[in-house]
Amino acid sequence: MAAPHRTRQPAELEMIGGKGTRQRCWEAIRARRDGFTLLDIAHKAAADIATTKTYLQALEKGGFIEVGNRERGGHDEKHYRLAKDNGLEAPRLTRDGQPVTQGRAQEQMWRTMRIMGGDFNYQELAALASTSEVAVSPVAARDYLKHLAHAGYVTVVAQGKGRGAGGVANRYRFNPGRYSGPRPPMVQRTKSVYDPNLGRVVWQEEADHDDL
DNA sequence: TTATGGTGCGTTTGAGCGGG
DNA sequence: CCCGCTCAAACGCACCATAA
Repeated sequence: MAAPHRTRQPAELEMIGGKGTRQRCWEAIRARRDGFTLLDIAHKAAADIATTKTYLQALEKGGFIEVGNRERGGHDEKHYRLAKDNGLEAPRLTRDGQPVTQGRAQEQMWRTMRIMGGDFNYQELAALASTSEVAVSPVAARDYLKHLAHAGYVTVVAQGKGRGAGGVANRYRFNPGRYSGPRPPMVQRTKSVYDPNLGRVVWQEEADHDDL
């Protein structure tokens, strides 16, 4: 918005209302599915022109939008229209229009934990969250659980008693009351946990000031 | 000792932005 | 309009601590 961001910023600063730039663009597109231009979307989504253009290119290559008639006159402004409505969530695409697999692991773990209900360790979570398309590694599950436990999304039911040959891993349990939405909480580089559903940082390394 | 869990660091990939 | 650079998040590996 008013911030003259020249490059990428941490998630909590880049997200506006918990929505990324592409999400806002996608919503603007769906609002004007009949016909829209680059500037139209960029203005409505409060996004940078170049960034909007990049996403429109990806959407076009992915077949989500189509180029319609050009603007009358000498302007080179393209008129797009929505070709494939993928729902509320903005399609995550690479620059070539290919679907993005990154981030799916956490999304699947987040969803799996909410469904399973009982207690589990990281290996069980990794196995259950893995699909034929996206495999969730035990390491990823372990790391994700650690941060979710700090943020209070999961509770340690049984501490990892014993290390060694007969070691038992920590057993966690998901707190249903902490389910904030479909978007999985993300672990930021600063070792803090940001919840895109709530649109704010829910845990930081030192201060645990916030409590439901 | 060895094996296993936990924690930290490095690499890879995607997203934003500017220039040609 | 297309290509490249930069930065942050996700993924993965390596090291450390500890119990059998």
